Amino acid sequence: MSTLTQPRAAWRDRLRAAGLRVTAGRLAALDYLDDHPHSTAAEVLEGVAPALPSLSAQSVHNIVHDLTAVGLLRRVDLPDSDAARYETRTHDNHHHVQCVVCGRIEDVDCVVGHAPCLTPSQTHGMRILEAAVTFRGICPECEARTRDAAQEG
Amino acid sequence: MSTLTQPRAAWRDRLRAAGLRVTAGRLAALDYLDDHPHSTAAEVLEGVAPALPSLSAQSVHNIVHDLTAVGLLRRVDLPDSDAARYETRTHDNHHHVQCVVCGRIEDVDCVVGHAPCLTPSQTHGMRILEAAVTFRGICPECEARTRDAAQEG
DNA sequence: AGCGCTCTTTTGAGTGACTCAAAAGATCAC
DNA sequence: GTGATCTTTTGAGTCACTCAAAAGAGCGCT
Ligand SMILES: [Mn+2]
Ligand SMILES: [Mn+2]
Ligand SMILES: [Zn+2]
Ligand SMILES: [Zn+2]
Repeated sequence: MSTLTQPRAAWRDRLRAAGLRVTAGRLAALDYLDDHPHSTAAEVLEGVAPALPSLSAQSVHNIVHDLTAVGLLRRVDLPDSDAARYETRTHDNHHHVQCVVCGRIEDVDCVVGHAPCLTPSQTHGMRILEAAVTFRGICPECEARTRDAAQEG
Repeated sequence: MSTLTQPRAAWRDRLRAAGLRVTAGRLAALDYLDDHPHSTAAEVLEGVAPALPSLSAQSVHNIVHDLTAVGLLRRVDLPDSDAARYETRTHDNHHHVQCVVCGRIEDVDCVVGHAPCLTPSQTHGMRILEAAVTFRGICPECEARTRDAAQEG
């Protein structure tokens, strides 16, 4: 029932290409994150638990760390988030919108090339490598809920 | 020796205006953060300790939390940072550059109004409130150090 | 297919930022 | 000054994450 953009065979190849061994935990984590982007380590653990009950929390931390190091995963740090999040969509430097009410997170494509994001007004002499942009807002559902609550009040 | 942009009397007024009581801990934290922007709660504690040895870590957390809630402080969450940082420069929605090597943090003014920062390509229906932009790069000092090390190697 | 080196996972313990709650203390309106 | 209320302190606890050593699995090789 899952809609995986990357079949398992592809993950196997990419793991090997990165010099990493193919393990059940790594494949399960990649599958899960491909289907559930922006998940925390704890959510990955919970998500793969039915299929891989023996996988430990420590292993999930090892896995997301190692896969991020070789570029198979990307780590996303959002404000007001206690835990780091991970996704399989890497190397496109896309950004994120987050609803301040319900926490819903969505991707935002970066205007690549002529990037306003990559041209700060003052760089303090720093050579800029990348820009992490997090938009904070209110999603339609939460806005509607807020409106309804206001009308009753 | 400190170069405070806000004299103590001004902080007293702003605390009162916000409905908060004027306490030694709050004034000390505001003074320190005015002089040392982007400090963590632990750094604030260490910084005010000489003048206020009795102030507890818990109090510093209470203080930065409460002052952020009323807008006297702004909380800054940066990637790869274990602790939240705080600053007195609020309500101008400025951004930050961070050196990935030494961690040095500098302010970057936002191009207010015609903000590329505030106009994501896809909003997923969300009403955008603000954009948090963190530029990651290498500062001149770290770049020079890296170059020197490469020449020796 | 089986062996064995090496990498990975598990197990166990620990750190550090932050939170919650109740008691002691300070602020400020009166 | 006095008292109600807000703050700070004290004490304990949570949670993400880290470190390290032992157990286990992957895979190159024969
Ligand atoms: Mn994403
Ligand atoms: Mn700043
Ligand atoms: Zn929402
Ligand atoms: Zn630097």
